[in-house]
Amino acid sequence: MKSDELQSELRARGYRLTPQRQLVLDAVRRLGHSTPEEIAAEVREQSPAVNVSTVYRTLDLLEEVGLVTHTHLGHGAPTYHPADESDHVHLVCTECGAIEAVPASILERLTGSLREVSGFEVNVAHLAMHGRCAACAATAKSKE
Amino acid sequence: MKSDELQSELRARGYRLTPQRQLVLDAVRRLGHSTPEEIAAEVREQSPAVNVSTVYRTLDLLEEVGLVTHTHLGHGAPTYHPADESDHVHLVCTECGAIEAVPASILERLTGSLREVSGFEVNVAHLAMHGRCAACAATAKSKE
DNA sequence: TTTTGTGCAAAGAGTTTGCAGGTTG
DNA sequence: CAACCTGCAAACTCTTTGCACAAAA
Repeated sequence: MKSDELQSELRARGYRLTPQRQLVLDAVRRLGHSTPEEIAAEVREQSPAVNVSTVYRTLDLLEEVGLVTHTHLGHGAPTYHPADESDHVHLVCTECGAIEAVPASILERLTGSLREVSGFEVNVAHLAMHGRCAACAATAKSKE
Repeated sequence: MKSDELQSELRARGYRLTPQRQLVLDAVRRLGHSTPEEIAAEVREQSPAVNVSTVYRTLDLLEEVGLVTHTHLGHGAPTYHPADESDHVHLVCTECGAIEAVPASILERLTGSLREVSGFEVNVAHLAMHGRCAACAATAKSKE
């Protein structure tokens, strides 16, 4: 599950293994959830010359190859994370910005019915649900 | 449901009713689903001097006031629509870009369990689910 | 007539692209 | 050594902001 996996995934599709690609994948795994800028910063700790554009290109590539995924938690930059860590869904509070994670299993029924109704296959890893967290919902209610 | 509604919603919070605000709201209602640029273009049909920044400021305001909502269907600009048209959820195909709408009622069970589990109140109008549409899923399967 | 809103222009985030030179297989 | 990848700088898209003037209440 180190270089070897990356190498084979890349080679299988005619891509090359470069130090930059390895560094980006390692950074995504180390950081868990992170934006392209954060990943670039992390990579530069070890290899200062690596450019942001390489990070962007590499993230696209790693996503295509299936090793990472991204989601949009806020208004700004997207968040990347390892593809195998996608067993949870993010709840983003529009009011206070809090982010909580709930097991992806909570979506099973929904994804099932979407598949039945329209054949659509939801990409759960990409899903972020926006709304009001318990605390902000309570505050809002007490103001009414 | 015309000027009057807008006026009272605005006045109630200390905001003023201006022709620009009326035009933006009308445009959102006329267009159904549209980006800030599209809305600006529509508004300029009737009042060419209106600036994009006014459109942005007005959309924020209308959203705060509860007359419009937005969601992110693609990678680019967000999509705004009238708040009362929010009884559907968007399914966005990552592969071919197709967008389909399914009734929000399909989410009832999910939103219910989220409320129970963590007290989180999902904003259904803001929700877009990404994945593979039936056609693209079929194509992908046949290639394996 | 005070406060709020608008237009304009410039700046700011986030991302993409063209190209020359470097690296991988 | 041929195809591919990277760094750099510039360009691009979308959005925000500062400010002087205009309009609403």
